[in-house]
Amino acid sequence: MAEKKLVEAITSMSEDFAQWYTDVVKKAELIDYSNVKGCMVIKPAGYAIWENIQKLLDGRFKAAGVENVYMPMFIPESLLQKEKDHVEGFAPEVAWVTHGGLNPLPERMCVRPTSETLFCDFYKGDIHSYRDLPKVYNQWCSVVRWEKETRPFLRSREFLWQEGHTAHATAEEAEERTEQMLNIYADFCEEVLAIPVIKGRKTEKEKFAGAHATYTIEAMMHDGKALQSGTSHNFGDGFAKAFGIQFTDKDNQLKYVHQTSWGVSTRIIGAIIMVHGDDSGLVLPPEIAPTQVMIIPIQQKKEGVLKKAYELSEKLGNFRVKVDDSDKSPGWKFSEQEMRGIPLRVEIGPKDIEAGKCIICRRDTREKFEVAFNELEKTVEELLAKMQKEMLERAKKHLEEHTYTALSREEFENIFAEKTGFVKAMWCGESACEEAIKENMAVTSRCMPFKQECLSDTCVYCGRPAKKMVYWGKAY
RNA sequence: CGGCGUGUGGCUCAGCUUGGUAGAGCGCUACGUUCGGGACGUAGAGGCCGCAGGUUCGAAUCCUGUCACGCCGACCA
Repeated sequence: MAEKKLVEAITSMSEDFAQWYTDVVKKAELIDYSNVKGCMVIKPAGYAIWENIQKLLDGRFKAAGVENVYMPMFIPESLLQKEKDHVEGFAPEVAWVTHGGLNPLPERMCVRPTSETLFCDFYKGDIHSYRDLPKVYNQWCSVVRWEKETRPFLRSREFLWQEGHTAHATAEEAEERTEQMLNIYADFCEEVLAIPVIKGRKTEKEKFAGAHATYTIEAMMHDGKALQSGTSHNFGDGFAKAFGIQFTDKDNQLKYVHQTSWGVSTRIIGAIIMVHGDDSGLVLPPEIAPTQVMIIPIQQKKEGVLKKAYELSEKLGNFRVKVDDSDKSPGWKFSEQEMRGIPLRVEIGPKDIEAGKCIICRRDTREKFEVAFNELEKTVEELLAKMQKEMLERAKKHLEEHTYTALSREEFENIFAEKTGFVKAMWCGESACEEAIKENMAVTSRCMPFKQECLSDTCVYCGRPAKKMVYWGKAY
């Protein structure tokens, strides 16, 4: 009875991907819009995902020697201006506080768009000797960037993130930390979020304001567009020189520290949606899903049904499990569970109780299984693991199938004219050439992958000698 | 910040062209029947039509301004 559907459906991906995204975000009840443009209310279903990201990522940080701290949210203007490239990069998008109560402030302060300057100011006073190093600090907080156009999770004016800021005695150690954190992000994406990523270095044009080098993980969304999903920067001693962060080394010489910073934001929730979602809504990888199993009783008012549902819920105590005992119809609950992306559904009704079994349905493939009660725990465990694995495999396949190689300018332009995805191509290393590509083709360099391949000797666009193989694409 | 579009009960929208005192479906509340893919009946509650000016005897409707949201572009995590 498809025509009997009375509830507003989710727009199909193929019809309008942007609208599909917005529909899913709303239907899965991840967020609501607020009264402040670009600032969203993150609802329980959305925040629970973020909490799991925090928990799992923070665990990996701690294992890598990271300590958490908290910095102020205000940055005096004079402090923000200490590093030239940095202030130029961020000045256009900071929000300013000009009054304290009724009185104008002697110096206006911005709401942190990122906290490099605060950490630097702090490190300046806190680091004196090589014995004080390294500093490997991180904070979970929100930052504000006054974006012109906003979209839930992908670009909001206030967003949640973590920002790690480290200080080291040597350039080598800073470089090592920059790579280490990028690898943590990449592993986290693949193992927990089932999102395969391309690891690489940003070009001069695309790197972070004030950084010596920016490393990135780039993920491909279902529509073939790229989403920068995590970054790690090596600052060299640039900030240290701007802020005067010096220490006395073992050789009794005064030296500047070498710094890094790295971050992942709630934007990554947008990636989860756009990599795994389908026309029925969200599909959450089991590892990150706040609820992994939803038990839906059928004819729940019949004697014993709810009791059995709770009993199964208890049996599945090792998983994140819930019983939907609301008085909606089962069909409603099925749709609801699908829109919210809950990995497994257990159906339990009078017929099942009589037969000593229940039905399990997988969210991603919609496969249904009849499972005896005594097999339930084992089957759920297997299915969750299988689903996690297959979601990554599917995403990998999608990434591979939408990654192309271009050897000539004609080929390069034709691919982007006809398809969306990543294109691997050689590049001369000139920013002017990169800008021309962006100007003419609306395509940006995503990264210079660590895994370099030599596809040819000349730049795909200008024909000059090639220096690097680059992933190109359209980005969010 | 530029282009396009949209603001009407909680949601989706109709009404606006041609001004006459606000509608539908869903949702919500109560009761009953239902329950294996968004169930049904009966009864009910709920709206100064985004906001501010203006035109008019009279404005959801016409005019001006403004704000918000969405999409596309430029910029960015």
